[in-house]
Amino acid sequence: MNQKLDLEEKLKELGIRVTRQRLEILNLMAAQNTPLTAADIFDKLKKSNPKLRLSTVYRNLNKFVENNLVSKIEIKMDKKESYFELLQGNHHHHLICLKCGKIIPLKCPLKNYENKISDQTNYQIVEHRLKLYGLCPDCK
Amino acid sequence: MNQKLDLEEKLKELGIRVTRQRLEILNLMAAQNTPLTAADIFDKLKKSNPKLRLSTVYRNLNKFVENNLVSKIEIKMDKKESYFELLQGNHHHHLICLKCGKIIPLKCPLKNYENKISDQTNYQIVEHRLKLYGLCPDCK
DNA sequence: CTGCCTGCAAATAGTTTGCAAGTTA
DNA sequence: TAACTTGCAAACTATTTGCAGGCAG
Repeated sequence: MNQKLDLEEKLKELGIRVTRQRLEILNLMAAQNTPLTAADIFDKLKKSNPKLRLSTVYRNLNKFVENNLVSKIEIKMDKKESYFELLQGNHHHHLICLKCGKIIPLKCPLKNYENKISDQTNYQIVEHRLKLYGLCPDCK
Repeated sequence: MNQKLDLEEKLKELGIRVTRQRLEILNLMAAQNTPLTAADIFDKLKKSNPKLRLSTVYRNLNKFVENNLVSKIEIKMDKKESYFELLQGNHHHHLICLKCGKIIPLKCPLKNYENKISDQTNYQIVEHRLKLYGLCPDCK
C-alpha cells in the first residue's frame, strides 16, 4: 500500500512530526474511507496500542484539521459528536441513512449557487455544507 | 400582538400544557426571529423570571421539536451547541457570517435535487440541510 | 385531584487542557 | 538536546435526568 507512504510524506511536507499515533490514525482513516468519530478511531486503534488515549486522538485530529488534511463534519442529526474524514481532493457532501447510519458521498450540486447568493446578499461566501438524510435501500 | 395568542392556541391544539415558561420561550423566539441557543433564551428570560432553569428551557425546546413547533439546527462550524428556530411554515436554509455570527435565511435551491438523488441512489430521502458560511458586508 | 411541569442538584457525553515523562528531528 | 508529542488525570461545555414539590386541566 503506497498510500501509507503518501501520508507519511504529507506529514513531512507540512512540517508535522511523524509519530506512530499519527500514522496509525491516518492509515485507519484511509483504509475505512468513510467519516469516523474520534471514538471510532480510538476503539479500533487501542487494540494494537493499549496505551493510546482518546485525548491523543483528538489532539491529532485537530492538528490534521488545522492543516487541511482532514475535515471535521457533523453527521448525525441528534448526536453532537464530530466526524472526521480524510481530505482527498474532492469536495463532496453526504447522504446518511437515518436507520443504519450508512454514509455515501454525493457530488456537489451547488457550483454556481455560491455566486448567485454572493450577488444577492453581498456576502463573501467561504464555504457551504450540505447533508441529505434518508433511508437506504436496505432500511427503507 | 396576536402572535402570542397564536402560539398559545398552537400549544392547546397539540395537547401541550400552557405554562408561563413555555409561553415566554415561544414568545421570545417569535420576537427575535433568528435561531437562538438554549443559553441565549435562558439568559434573556431569567431577568424577568429568576427561578427559571436552563434545564427547563432544554426540556421545553425538546418538546417543541418533537411536536414540530421548533427545529433544532447546528449553526457554528466549531461549536457544538444547538440552535433552535421557531417553525413558521417556510423551509429554508441559513447563511452565517463567520466573523460576527449574523444569520440570514436563504430559500431552498434543492427542490428537484432530492428526487434526482433518490433516483440515483435508491435511498428514500427524508430531509436535507444546507448551510453557507461567509463574511457579511460589514465584516468582509 | 391527578398527572404533567418545574426547580434544583447531580449526572452524562463529548472534548479539551495541564503537566511530567517520552520521542522526534 | 531542544522542541514537540504523549499518557494520564482532571477540567470543561453542552445537555440530560431523578426526584420532590407546584401548577394546569
